[in-house]
Amino acid sequence: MKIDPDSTKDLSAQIAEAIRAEIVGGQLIVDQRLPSEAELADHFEVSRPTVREALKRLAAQSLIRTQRGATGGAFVNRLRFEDAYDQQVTTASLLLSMNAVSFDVACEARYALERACAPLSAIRRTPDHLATMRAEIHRQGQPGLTDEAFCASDVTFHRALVDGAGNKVLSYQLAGAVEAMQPLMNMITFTARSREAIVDLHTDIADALEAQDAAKTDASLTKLEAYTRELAHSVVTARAAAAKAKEHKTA
Amino acid sequence: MKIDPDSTKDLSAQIAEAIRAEIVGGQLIVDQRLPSEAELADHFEVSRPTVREALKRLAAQSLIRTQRGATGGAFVNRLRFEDAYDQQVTTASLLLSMNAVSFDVACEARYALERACAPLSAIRRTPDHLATMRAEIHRQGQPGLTDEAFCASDVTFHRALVDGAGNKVLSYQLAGAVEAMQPLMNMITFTARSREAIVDLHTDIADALEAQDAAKTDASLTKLEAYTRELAHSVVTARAAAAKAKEHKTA
DNA sequence: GCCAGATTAAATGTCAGACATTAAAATGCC
DNA sequence: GGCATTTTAATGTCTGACATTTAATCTGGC
Repeated sequence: MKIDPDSTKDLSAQIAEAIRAEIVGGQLIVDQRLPSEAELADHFEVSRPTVREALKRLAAQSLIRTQRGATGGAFVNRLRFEDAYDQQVTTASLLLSMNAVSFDVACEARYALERACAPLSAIRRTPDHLATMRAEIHRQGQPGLTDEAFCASDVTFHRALVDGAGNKVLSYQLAGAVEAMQPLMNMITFTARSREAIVDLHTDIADALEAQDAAKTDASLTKLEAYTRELAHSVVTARAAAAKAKEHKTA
Repeated sequence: MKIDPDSTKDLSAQIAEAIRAEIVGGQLIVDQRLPSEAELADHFEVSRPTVREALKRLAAQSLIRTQRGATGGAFVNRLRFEDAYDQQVTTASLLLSMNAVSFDVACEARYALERACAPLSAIRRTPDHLATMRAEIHRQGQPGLTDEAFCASDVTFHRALVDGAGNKVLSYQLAGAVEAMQPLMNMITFTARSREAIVDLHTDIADALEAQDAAKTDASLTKLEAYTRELAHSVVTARAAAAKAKEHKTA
């Protein structure tokens, strides 16, 4: 394993980078055991705490896992789709919330990606996927549902659409786009009428997928996107109006 | 900040999770300074090395940055699109290489996502994007280019297509899909004839985008996908044949 | 000979205290 | 007032020790 020259960065960051390169480059393969912390400390000529900090960095990225006990140690971790999902959702959510990404931009990206899944999903969706979508549509029609529950159901519905494409890579890629939108969607207050409209559009999508009609699925998704953006826009203008009224009152 | 009950997990993992929740939940905002390591150690009733391990976990995810000196400390980091790109590329690459994702599945996902960008890119691509694409097409036509260089140019070309959509969220999402494919693409040996065919298809795509013709862009991408998969398939069958011949020889 | 329980060994997890290094702020001199 | 110096508060690193976990080994009894 390579050593580190004198750099400005932390030793632990350099060591983590060196080990990461070995994993990404394929020199260290899945389930292979790394040298013990003491051996690594010896090799890199640093103390054990420094090595530990490096290993924790790698553990945070799910690149390694550690096991205690006699045959324990740090092992190269097989990165699983589920673990990657979680990281993606967190990262995407933070990107949206920290970078002032507008609702329109996020919404456009989300529906563009979903439309990418539509043709495949129209071909491959199983009865299970359709059943999930129908169940969520039914839930969305129930009165007394909170806005948060409505949005959560919406996410489940769209996840079923995406998973229907039967491509794990696509599902992984879209997990972030769909779920990261949820906090933004939660800002919308769904009236009874708007819920009804969304349920109708969802029904259109489910029908189109059931009929394996890719073009109709695409069209319905486009309609849903337009309606979602319209709703968000009305929320923004309503708030602006309220703020202006308040300002007028105090002035 | 909340405390941790007696759990089976590492203290450093629990502390990292607690702080992460505060950041994701918005209690800690961008550029806000966390308490010093000593204060955190005091608060969580652990030692400073344990706190440091927790902070390194967060640093590995670009959630915080640290600064030395009198006014130093750990600060909530604004997650930048560029940082997120890198993480995404690494994660996506590892997912593909560690989970035996087939070329076909990865390829299908990649082109489905690119087609999602096509309509937007047809509208919004700037002269800069077109110039980049033309330049890469020219490079790809040069003789004496290594397969790796050809693939790298291919990535740049497709990145320009994606960026042409003018949606940062889309660009971020697709960085992983496009770049993670590169190692798989590198396994293909591009003959002079296949390079010529790809250059022609790339030219079709650039022409369609220049003409702002979304349908033609989509069609060209579909052709390119089919051709890419055909190439990969021939590599696989050629290898299988070679292996069989060798086996026959030794037997 | 074989099995159950006790022991051992090797690894990670945690702690305490110290020193090194950095960079900003306070201080003092002119 | 401006510049050099000192102070200070923070992270970065080291040493050494102890705690805990877990599998392998040893031991004793049947």
